[in-house]
Amino acid sequence: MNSQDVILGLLHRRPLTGYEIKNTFERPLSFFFDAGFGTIYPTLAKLESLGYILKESVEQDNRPNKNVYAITEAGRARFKAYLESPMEKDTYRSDFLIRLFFAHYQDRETLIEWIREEIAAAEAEYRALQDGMPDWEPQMTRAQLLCAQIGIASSEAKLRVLREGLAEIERSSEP
Amino acid sequence: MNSQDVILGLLHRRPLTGYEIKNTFERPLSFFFDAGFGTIYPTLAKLESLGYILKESVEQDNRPNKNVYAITEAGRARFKAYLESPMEKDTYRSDFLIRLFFAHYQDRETLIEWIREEIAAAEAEYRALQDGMPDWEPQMTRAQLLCAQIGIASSEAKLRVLREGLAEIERSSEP
DNA sequence: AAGGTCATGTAAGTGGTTACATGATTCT
DNA sequence: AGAATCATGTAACCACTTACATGACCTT
Repeated sequence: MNSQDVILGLLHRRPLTGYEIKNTFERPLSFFFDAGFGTIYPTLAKLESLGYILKESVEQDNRPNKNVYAITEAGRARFKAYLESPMEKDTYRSDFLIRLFFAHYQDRETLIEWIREEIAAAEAEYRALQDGMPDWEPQMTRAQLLCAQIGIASSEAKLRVLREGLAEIERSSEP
Repeated sequence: MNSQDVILGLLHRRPLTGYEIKNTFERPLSFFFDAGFGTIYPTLAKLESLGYILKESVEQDNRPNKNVYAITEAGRARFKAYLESPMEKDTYRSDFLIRLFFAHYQDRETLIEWIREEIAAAEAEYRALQDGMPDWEPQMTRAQLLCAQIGIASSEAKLRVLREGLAEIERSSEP
C-alpha cells in the first residue's frame, strides 16, 4: 500500500486535481493516511507515465489553470490488483511511546508534560472524529463507518489509560 | 525520532552488538518500533562516524567475531537533545483501514476475510503483549508499563469494534 | 494590509526496505 | 539431515519529506 494505490482509489469515483486530492486527505481519510503536495504531484506524474491515469488541462477564469486526472482501464486493473494483493500489517509509529520507553533518562516534569501533550493531541483527534461524524455519516459506506469507529474507540482507550497513568504519576513521589 | 535516536537510547544502558540490538527490538519494544539488519548496521556505522558511539571488535571461540558498540559522551548529549526536541505526532499506517475505506469496490466475501484477518492479527498481538507482561513487568519502569497498557487497551478496543462490525456485516444481506 | 484559497511543480536529501552474500556451530 | 542461532555487512532501490519557487484572487 502506498500513495499510488490510494490516489488510484480516490480517482475511481471521479476525476480530481492534485489540489482536490490534498483536500480529500484532510478529513476523514487523513486519520489513517496523509500525503503532502511533494508526494501528490510526483505520484500523479508517475501514474500518468505508467498509463494508469490521464491528464486533462482545464483553463479557468480568475484562477490558475488546473490539471484534472481521470483513471484509465489500466488504472482500475492496477487498483484491483492492489486490493487482491496480500494485506500488509499495520504499523504504529509513535515518538511518544519511544519517549515513554526511555523516560527514566529524563526528569519527572518532562514525563508529565509529554503525557499531557499526548492527551491533548488524542483529545483533539477524538473530538475531530466525533464532530465530523454527523457530516460524513450520510455518505459513508458501512465499512467506512467501521474505520471511523475503530479510530474513535482506539482514541478513547488510549485516553483512558493515559489519564489514569498521569494521575498515578502525579500522586506518587509528590511532596 | 528515527533509528539513530532509538539505538542511542538502547546503548545508554550497556554496549551492544548489532545482533543484540535486533533481538532487543523483538519484544516488547517491537510493538511500537522495529528495524531490520539493513537499517541497524548502516545506522551503527553512521553513528560511529559521527562520534556518538565507539566500536570494539571482540574475538570469540567457535563463533564469528562481533563488534560491540558503546555510547560516547557526545552520543549521550545527542540523545538528550532528541529527548528535548519537540515531540512528533503519532502516525498510524494501516493497509487494513485503507482497504475498508475502499471496500465497496470489492465483494462482500473479501471484506469479511479482511476483517477476520485483522481480528486474528490483533488477537495475536494482544496475546503476545499479555503473555509477555509477567516476564517483563519486574524490570520495567512505570512509564514502560504505561506503554504496554496503551498497546493492550488499544488492541482490546480495536478487537471489540471489529468483532461487532463483522457480526453486523455477516447478519446483513445474508440468505 | 494580511491572511486564506486556489493552483502546480522541482530539487535535494533522508530514511528505510529488500535482496544478496557468507559461514561456523549447535540443537532437534 | 535440517533448522535455528550467532554474526556482519553491501548495493540497489523506493517512498517520502522539506524547502524552494510562483502568483492571482478574495475575504476580513
